[in-house]
Amino acid sequence: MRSPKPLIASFHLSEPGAPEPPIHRAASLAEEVYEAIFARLMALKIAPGSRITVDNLVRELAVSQTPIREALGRLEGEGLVVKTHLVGYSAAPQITRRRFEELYELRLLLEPEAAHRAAQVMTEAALAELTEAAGVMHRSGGADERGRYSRFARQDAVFHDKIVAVAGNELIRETLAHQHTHFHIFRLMFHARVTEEALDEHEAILAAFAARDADAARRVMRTHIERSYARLLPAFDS
Amino acid sequence: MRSPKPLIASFHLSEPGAPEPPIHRAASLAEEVYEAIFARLMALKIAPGSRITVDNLVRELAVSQTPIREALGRLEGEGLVVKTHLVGYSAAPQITRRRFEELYELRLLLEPEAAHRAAQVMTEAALAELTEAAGVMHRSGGADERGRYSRFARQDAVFHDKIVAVAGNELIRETLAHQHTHFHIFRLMFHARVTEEALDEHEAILAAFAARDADAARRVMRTHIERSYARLLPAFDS
DNA sequence: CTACAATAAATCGTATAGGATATCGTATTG
DNA sequence: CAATACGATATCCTATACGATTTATTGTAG
Repeated sequence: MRSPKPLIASFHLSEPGAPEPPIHRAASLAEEVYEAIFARLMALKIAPGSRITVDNLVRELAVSQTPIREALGRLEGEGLVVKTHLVGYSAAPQITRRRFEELYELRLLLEPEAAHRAAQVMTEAALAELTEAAGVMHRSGGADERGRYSRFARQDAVFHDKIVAVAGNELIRETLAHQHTHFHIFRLMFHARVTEEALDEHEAILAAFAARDADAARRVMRTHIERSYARLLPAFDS
Repeated sequence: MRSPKPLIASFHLSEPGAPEPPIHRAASLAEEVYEAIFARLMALKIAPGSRITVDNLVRELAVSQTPIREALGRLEGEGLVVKTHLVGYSAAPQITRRRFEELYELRLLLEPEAAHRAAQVMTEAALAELTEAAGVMHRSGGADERGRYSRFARQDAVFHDKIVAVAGNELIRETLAHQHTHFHIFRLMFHARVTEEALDEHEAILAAFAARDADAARRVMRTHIERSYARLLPAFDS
């Protein structure tokens, strides 16, 4: 990474002759740094467990240490990086098998109920959005393998998120979304090319919503998560 | 608060004549600052929604700005403080009624199942610990009202936490513990003196565990949470 | 007496410098 | 040849100074 392109070209010059409204830069530098590091984590540009030196970030992002430390602290609070005293920051380690099982146990407790509730309050507009999010349209978009999986990962995330959003409990939604960031990194390590089956199951969920069948929605969501678990479990046999 | 007692008396003197092993200070300053602010939040010394100026913390804790910013960032990542650009940090606002309902919905989905599972794997030692945590012994310790409630709040927290710990899912445990910090602040705002009923319900849960009756444990835990919800809900009618 | 504007204070955001510690490489000795 | 000790480098941790922005206060005009 030899691209020292600064986030903001020149920060401290505010010429009175140039009345540029600084409205477009409402976010603080620390926030931009946060997003930059978050993106690198999600794209696996920073491997799980590897060190994160603030000095490198200073050079790469062209900002001083303070906002970087602040952003790193926030990421630590969210569990994405860990800090060892007098050693430094590092990306959170890869998810363990035990943690993986716990995550699916949690999902199994929350998401089927969310689907049940969502089916009861599903509107026509929400259903259309959900169908759009499921991406059943451009299913056979013949891109390369990696690109296809990348798109599926994004679709899968928003699909499940939207269901929980329709169900209405924002707290549960945040909880699952937060866990999903960890899960995403794990899943990216293996190019699990099991998208076809998952897409079928997504359609089954949609069908239950379309029929406003709450019990079926809960049941098929449970099956979907259980199968997802089974599909991903072999990844630990490496 | 005019007590500028420093966290660490003198940080930068390491006399070669005094071979004090610096092992006891394994935690970084930022971590100590984190705990200090966390404690103030929990004790309501910083009211929800009120401003938190780093300058005050610099004076009160006798440390520089950098570790304070780092700790504040971490607290932000955990949702306990919020940051507004060019305005500063402030304690997270009081929980809304909607959020309160969502929290109990989440607890209702997780804790009864945890109790069900816990009853199946309950050991004699764990049951003893749980009974100790429930504090049925010194129930009528005739302290003042506030002191009694403070003790109940702590007991209630560890009681529920231990049950989930026995159940074995560490992720669910962390999720609930995290939410409990928010909940604790809310509950502290009202000196809900409904401890007697809750203690009765705790004993009912214990009885189910003692009988290793998993279905009863789930049922009575559900009842406990539902009643807790009903007890606290009037707080929003202020 | 109220509303608006300008000034002053407070606070955040940023940058830079220096001290302390862990890690890694190298040399020396058993 | 292996193991240990020493030293250099890299990095974190802390402290301080300065600039930019927001907010509060005060004075003046209507």
